Amino acid sequence: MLDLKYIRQHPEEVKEALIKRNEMAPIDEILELDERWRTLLADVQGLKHQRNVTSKEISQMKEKDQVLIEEMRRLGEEIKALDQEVKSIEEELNRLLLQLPNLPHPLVPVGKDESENVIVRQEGEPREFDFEPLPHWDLGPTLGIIDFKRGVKLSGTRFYILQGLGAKLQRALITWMLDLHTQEQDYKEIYPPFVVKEEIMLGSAQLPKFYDNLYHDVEDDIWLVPTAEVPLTNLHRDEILEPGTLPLHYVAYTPCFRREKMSAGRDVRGIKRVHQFDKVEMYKFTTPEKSDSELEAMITDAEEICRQLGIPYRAKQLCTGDLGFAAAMAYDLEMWAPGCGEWLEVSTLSNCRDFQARRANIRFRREPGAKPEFVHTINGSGLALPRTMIAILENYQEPDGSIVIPPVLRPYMGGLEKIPAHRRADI
RNA sequence: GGAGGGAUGGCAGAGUGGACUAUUGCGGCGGUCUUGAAAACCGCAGUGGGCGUUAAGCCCACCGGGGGUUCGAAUCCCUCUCCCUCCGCCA
Repeated sequence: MLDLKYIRQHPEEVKEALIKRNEMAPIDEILELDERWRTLLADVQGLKHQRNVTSKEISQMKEKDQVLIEEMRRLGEEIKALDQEVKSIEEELNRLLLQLPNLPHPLVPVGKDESENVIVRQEGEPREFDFEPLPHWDLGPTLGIIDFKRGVKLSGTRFYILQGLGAKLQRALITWMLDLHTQEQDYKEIYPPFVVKEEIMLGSAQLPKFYDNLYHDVEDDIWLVPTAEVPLTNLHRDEILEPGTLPLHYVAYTPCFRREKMSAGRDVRGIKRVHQFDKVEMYKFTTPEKSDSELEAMITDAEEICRQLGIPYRAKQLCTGDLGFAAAMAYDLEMWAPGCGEWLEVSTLSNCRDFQARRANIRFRREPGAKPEFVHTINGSGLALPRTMIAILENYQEPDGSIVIPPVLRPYMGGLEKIPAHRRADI
C-alpha cells in the first residue's frame, strides 16, 4: 500500500510513476476523497471535544441540568451520523488504496511489458546435443516418474503425480536447497501454515487484486497460500522490531496453490504451470537503506542454486511494465530447458520496500525510544520446484533416455547417479 | 463437539458508570550522588490520526475486534476472535 500522506504531497510524481507501470490509477479520486475525509474528520473531532468537555461539567454538577443533557443527546446523534460518514469515506479510500500497485524504484528501466526486460547476466553454456532432446512431458511418463493421467483422474486438469525416483528427486531438491540456504547462507528455516486468513492475503498484497487466482475455503473463510511469501510476510505483522533485530532472513518450503484462471489455455502441457507445486522461498526484512543491497545478495543466493545444479541460466531485470504488483524492483532467474526450448522462470526476486510492511504493519526502531518506521521486505524463490525439475530432466537427459543426477543432489538420492531409462512393467 | 474461566501499557497485575488525565510493581530512558558501577532518590514515558509550514502547540481515537446503551463506558449489554481448564473425538 502506498502512503496516503505521500500521495497527498506528491500527486504528480505518483501519477507519473504509475503510468510507467501502465496503471490507470484513480489518484484524483483519492485526493478528492482525502480532502472530504479530512474536513469531516476535523468537524467530528471538534464535536467530540465539545462532548468530552461538557460531559465532564455535567459530572461535577450537584443538580443535573436536564436541558444541557438533552442538548448533549442531540450532539451525540450528530456525532454518530458524522462518524458513519467518515467511516464510509475511509472504507472507500482504503478500497482504492489497496488496489494501487507499488511505485517502481527510480533505477528500474522503463518499459511497457516483458519484451523490454533487461538481461543482466547469463551463466553456463547451453549443452550441445548430438540427439534431439525431449521435452519433460515425454521424458517424465517414459521414465515412469511423472504420471499426468492419474493426476487428472484425482484432481482435474493441471494436476500431476510424481512417483518413484521423480518424487524422490523433488524431495532431494527441497532438502538440498533448504540445507544450502540455512547452512552455506544465512537463512532461518520456517515451517508455516499452508492456509491463512484473509487479512494475511491482504498483508502480502495477494488480495484484493488476485482474488481469481486463489483457492478459498468459504466454510471456514480461509485461503490456500499461493507462495510461502504470504505467511512469511506476515510473520512479524503488527510488530515493532527492536533496534538491532534487522535484517531478518527466512527460508520456507511450502506447496503453492494457484487457480491459474488468468492463464487459462497457456502452458497446458507438462508441469510448467500447474495448480499445486512446491517451492523454497527466501524472505528478508531489512532497514530501508539496506534493501537494495539485500536484494542483490538474495539474487546471488538464488543463482548459487542454478550454478551448483550446473544448469545454464540468465538473470533479467524486470522493466516498469512487468513488475509484480507489490514490487518496486525485481529480477527473474530463468533456466534453459532444451527439451521444450524455452527459458523457464524459476525465481522472481523482488524488493517491495515498505509496500507490504505498510499493509501488514511491520515496523522497527532504529534506537530505543525512536519513532517506529516501516521495514522493507524482499522475497524470492530459491527455487520453484517443477521448473527446476524440468530443467534437470531436459538438460541431463542421455541418448538412451536416462537422466544423469546432478552431482550435488547425489548425496540426497542415496548416492544414485542416474535415473535409469527402463521403467517397471507394472507402472 | 460440550461445559466453564479469561483477554488492561514492553512484562506482571489493580480497576464493575463521572477524581481513569488507567493504581502499583518490574523493566526502559534521562538525571542527582559516585573515581566508576551498584543501591537510593528525582524526573520522563506508548500507538495511530487531524489541525498547524516540516515548529511550538492544540485536539481526536486506542484497555482483544466489531456493534449497542448512556450526557458520559476499561467498567453495563450483544456479537466475533483468540487463549486457558475439564470432558469427548482423533494422527
